Amino acid sequence: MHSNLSSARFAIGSSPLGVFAVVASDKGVAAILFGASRPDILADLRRRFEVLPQEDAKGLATLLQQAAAMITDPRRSVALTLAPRGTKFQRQVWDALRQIPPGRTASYADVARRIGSPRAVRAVAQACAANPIAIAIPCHRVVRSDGAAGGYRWGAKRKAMLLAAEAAL
DNA sequence: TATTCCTGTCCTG
DNA sequence: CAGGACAGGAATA
Repeated sequence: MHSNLSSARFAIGSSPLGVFAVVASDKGVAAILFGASRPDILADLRRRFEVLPQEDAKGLATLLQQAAAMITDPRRSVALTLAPRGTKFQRQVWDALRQIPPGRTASYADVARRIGSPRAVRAVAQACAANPIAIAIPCHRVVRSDGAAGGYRWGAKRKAMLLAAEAAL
């Protein structure tokens, strides 16, 4: 991961799932990240981007609000232009994830089949873990074939909360 | 139940 | 460059 556009900006907000950041370039949303605290998020941004994006709370206020709305109610999907950086394989996986509607789940094996690599189940899990845009690329909707929730980059607790919120109709 | 193999990417030595 | 780890899972014994 090495998104590195000089135009990248970020803003930090809070949600029921904790502090989060949105990062956007002129090409769209580059990242939505959770963290334990503001410093924790800044450290994550430094790790992910060669050049730390500039903070722009005012310019990204609308986007921040949209992201917060999606986190609060994942069933409400906001149309955002996404610009995640990743390998071809990773983008294939992420595109497949975006086809899983709110309230539904798919197994890692389902996703592997969908992208035409039915045996790449483990690689799919790895690509999910590398997803830089939480919520908007719904990696939390990918669960294990045996019914277990599977892991989550930002903690099993957040995954469980998201799935519970989406299941409640 | 435990082993083995599969897959793509990243990290470490 | 080699080997291990990883948010998994099917096949095999």
